[in-house]
Amino acid sequence: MSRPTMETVAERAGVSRALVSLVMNNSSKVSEAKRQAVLHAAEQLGYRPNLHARNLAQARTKTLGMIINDIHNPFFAEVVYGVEAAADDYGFDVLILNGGRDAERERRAVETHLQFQVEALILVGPKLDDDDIIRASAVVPTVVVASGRDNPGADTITTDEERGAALAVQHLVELGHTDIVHIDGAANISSRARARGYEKAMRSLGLEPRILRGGDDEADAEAAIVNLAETDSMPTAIFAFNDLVAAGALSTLEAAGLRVPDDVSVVGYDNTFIAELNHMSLTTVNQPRHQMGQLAIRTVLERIEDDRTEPTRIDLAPTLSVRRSTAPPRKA
Amino acid sequence: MSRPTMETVAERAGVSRALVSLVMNNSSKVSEAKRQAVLHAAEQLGYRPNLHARNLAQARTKTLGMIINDIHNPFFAEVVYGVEAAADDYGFDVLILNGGRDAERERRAVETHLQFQVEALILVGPKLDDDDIIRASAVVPTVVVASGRDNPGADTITTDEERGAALAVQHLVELGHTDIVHIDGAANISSRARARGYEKAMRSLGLEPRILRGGDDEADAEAAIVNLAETDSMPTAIFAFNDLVAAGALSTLEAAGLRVPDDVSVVGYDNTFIAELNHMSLTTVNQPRHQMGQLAIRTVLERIEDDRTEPTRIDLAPTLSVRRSTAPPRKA
DNA sequence: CAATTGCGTTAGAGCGCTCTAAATCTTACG
DNA sequence: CGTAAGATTTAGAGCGCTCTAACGCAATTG
Repeated sequence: MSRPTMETVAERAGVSRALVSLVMNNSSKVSEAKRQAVLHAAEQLGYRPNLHARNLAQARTKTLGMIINDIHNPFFAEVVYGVEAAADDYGFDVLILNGGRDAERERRAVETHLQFQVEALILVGPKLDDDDIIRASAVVPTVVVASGRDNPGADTITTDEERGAALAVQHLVELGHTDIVHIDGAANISSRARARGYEKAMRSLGLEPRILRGGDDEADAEAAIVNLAETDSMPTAIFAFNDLVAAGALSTLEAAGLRVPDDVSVVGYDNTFIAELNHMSLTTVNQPRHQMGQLAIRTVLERIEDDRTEPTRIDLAPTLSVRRSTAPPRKA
Repeated sequence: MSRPTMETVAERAGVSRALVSLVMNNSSKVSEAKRQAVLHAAEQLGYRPNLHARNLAQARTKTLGMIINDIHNPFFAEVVYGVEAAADDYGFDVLILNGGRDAERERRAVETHLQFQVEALILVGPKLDDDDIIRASAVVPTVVVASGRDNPGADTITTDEERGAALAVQHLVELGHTDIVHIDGAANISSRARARGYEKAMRSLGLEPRILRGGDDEADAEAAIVNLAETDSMPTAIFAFNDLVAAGALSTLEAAGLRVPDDVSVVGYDNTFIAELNHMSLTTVNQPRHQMGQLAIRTVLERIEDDRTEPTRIDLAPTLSVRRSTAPPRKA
């Protein structure tokens, strides 16, 4: 009743277990006749190699462990596709564990992956702190994707978020805007870099930056906008921390009777699915997520092969996706 | 340089390997002194049990294999959370593999999971055909989530999609609509059930159904709406196959100068993230995704424990989430 | 024709762990 | 103080696979 093993297949095919192993790893030094016999026996028995046994016997597992900050977030999904595509090329399996936006869960996920003897760890937008990352990368090569900060010990694949923010500002200025407000990401990891990029870009163009506290989702935008509408002055353009905040801005602005982009232009960040929706059509800063995923794999695997020890950092260039939420300011 | 094993820990702690094993599985029959000694040694060495070795030695792996149709789709993410929560309760690890909307990839994912000796397979919205599912469930208990059809050999957790469609119709009729068009999901698996539910509900209320061919995303809505606007007559309400199609309808309607919900009401299906966005605020049919995930685990694990052989099917009740895309029809 | 070569095949050890059965150590009791 | 019962601990086999070294055999060579 239990599953057939190599032994079973070997018997059936009238060969030794070792020979079956060779066939399963399609070694070139097996006669065609025996190969067929083995394959046939395996087929008949519904034989399936036991990965645990293999991984135990071999030094390596050809398996990678990936932890995603939150499967809910489609931003990460694209990275996953990149990772999978590249891992496929190298013949690695990728095990995915969900961090669930919780550092503690991520920590357990790391543990699980390590127990599975993964050959590398790919952390996508991790919540883990430096110590956790140091600890992990002491055990296994680790690469952090989409988290701008420096990750001691680990490789880092990210985009230049300061530059991304600058792109947004530049675009708005080119359209003729001069009064541009930034709603920031509050405590979010990426918030600082984006805000700094915005500020530098504004100043370098001789404009006065205005930063409002936002957050990382829709609701967080509301307070900021209401504040602009009621106590402060409404700018002609808003650069939001991310697409969600931008989406929140959109609806709050409309509720206040302002039209986008006629009265106010809005720019998001991340080029998520939301921005693409026709109904939203959000101009936003795009990160090459797929490529980031691919690079993560290449970087970390190359690290294994060449046993490089120094961590690498790759900063990719963000781009701007212009849609219909931005337009020249209304002529005064 | 290689990782410490039980042997290493045993030596360090001055006990036998078997004792270390007992401690690791926190057996009650270990003296406190030795337990501390072992724990301490393990800590010092950074010992981590090798899951492959354990899984090989034990009959079972305490691991579940989940395959998600598409990580992009936030609909599935919620199911994942339900699955994980329940699996956690039972002390199972869940390995996630991404199907990538491709039957072939899913087939390979099944293979990988089987090689990992998972104790059960959870297929979330699978693309696999009946034969694949039969084959898989012959090897390991399998549960299919969120795919309404009957899955021979496997347990099925789904919602009553006919009823979901009926809820949408009912809501619109209660608002006073009588001219309600359905844009269907074309080849999508769920399309038939939803269309049938719509049709039955309409007829039972004495209304004439009108079904247009749609698809499963935004772009697919456009042709249907344009058709309504140009050649056919525009209804007062539209029930779309899913939220994405509804989103497409929203923007195409607006482009045609029609206002939602003033001129036309729109209902979606799935209660995804999109529907929730303030700017969309889509009335939609909700499926208890989290609960579906939990039930999937319970069902399949209970199947393992009690070695039930007959597959079960659970049909949960959908609910309606009313938002701002629906309103009474404009008085003629 | 004996010796060499090389290909195809196999025996057997070992990967790190669990588990059963047996060994050892305590404790308690007559 | 001897011994049985109980509590701890350990030896050792075995999980299914890979891998090294060695084997048998046919083809090649001097």
